[in-house]
Amino acid sequence: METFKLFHKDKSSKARLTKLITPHGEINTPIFLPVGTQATVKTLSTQDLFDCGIEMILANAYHLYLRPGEEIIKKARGLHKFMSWPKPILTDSGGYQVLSLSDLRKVSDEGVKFQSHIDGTKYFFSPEEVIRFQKDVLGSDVIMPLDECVHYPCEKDHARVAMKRTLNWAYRSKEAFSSQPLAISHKQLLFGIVQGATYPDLRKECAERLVEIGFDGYAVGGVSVGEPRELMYEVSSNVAGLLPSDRPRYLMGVGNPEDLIEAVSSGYDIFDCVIPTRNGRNGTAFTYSGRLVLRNAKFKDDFSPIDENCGCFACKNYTRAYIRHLFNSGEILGLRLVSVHNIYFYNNL
RNA sequence: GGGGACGUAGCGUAGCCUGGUUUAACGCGAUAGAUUGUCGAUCUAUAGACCGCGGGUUCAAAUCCCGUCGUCCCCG
Repeated sequence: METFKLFHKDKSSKARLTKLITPHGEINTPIFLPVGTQATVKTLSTQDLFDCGIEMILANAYHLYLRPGEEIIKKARGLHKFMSWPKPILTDSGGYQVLSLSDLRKVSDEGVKFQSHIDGTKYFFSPEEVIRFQKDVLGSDVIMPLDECVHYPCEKDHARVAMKRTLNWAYRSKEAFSSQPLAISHKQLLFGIVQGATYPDLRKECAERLVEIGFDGYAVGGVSVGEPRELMYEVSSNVAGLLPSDRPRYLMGVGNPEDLIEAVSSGYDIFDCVIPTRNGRNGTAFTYSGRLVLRNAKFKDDFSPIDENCGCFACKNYTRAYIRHLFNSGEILGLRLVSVHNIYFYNNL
């Protein structure tokens, strides 16, 4: 069964329009996935997401493995039912947490030994276990294998080891994915993740080997981890050129509105990023004429909406002055309204 | 009528006893930035007090002394 259709290519850039078919429906790309790490896009309900036009979200296997854990999600009959989200879900493996929670873990070729950031309990993640959890327990539409993501800057030797390990894990993930029975009638998708830090030869080797193994889509990880913006553009643009055009391309963890435009022009189709929701909770709104830090005093008596031309729930009903007041008072509605606006903006973009 | 405590940025306090590295410190608040596979988090800056007021002692006073105003408490 074909899970991907490329139906239009831009003439002046590498941008394209595609369709991805998942167990919970088709999505059109380019697409932005709001981040719902712990089975919730923070502050937003399923209905809020529908109202923003969201077709797919991201959740995180590592976080959900720790809490609420396998048993509860199984009883709920999968992540979609548990969180009442009927559309596609992509789950991240926890590879990024290997990086972001690095003082609690030890990485080896076998997998990752780590302590829960919640209660200190010791766990071991193997690539196989991570696939099983996403495929059979969560019932993810798009599954990401365990990978090893490194910080910038990173010595080449270290970057090479992490890349080789990511490849090894990718191979084992594919094996595990293919040998286990399908949990859902439609085909769940498994993506490969290109690592290799900022080294073109490492990135190239990783991409080529992943393509040999064969995945339903290809992600580029290990970007926006502290490197200068221009370098991120260079790396991601180069890697996009190494990936097959008949598969979706996913740039993980990116980014700002400008980053997305740049990446779409380079041929990427799928994105996720905490920026719209995180900044939403911190009072920063995105508009086509720039960012607004709604906490700023200049908005205290500005009774216009965040963006006059925006059709989101927040802009249709509330003013900048009111939202500033909410932030100023620590009221939770503010977090939600700006999150709604930013998600709507990103989806529109 | 008698006795006592306290007045230091918008708010809450430290420093006073034992005067001098104090350009008066800290927390909250304010103002402005950061935030890229999550963060109701955190970080970074900036502004803001001539130490209630007046006088005195001293080379030197937020600090010691006198007076005064204000706030609070206790006794009658």
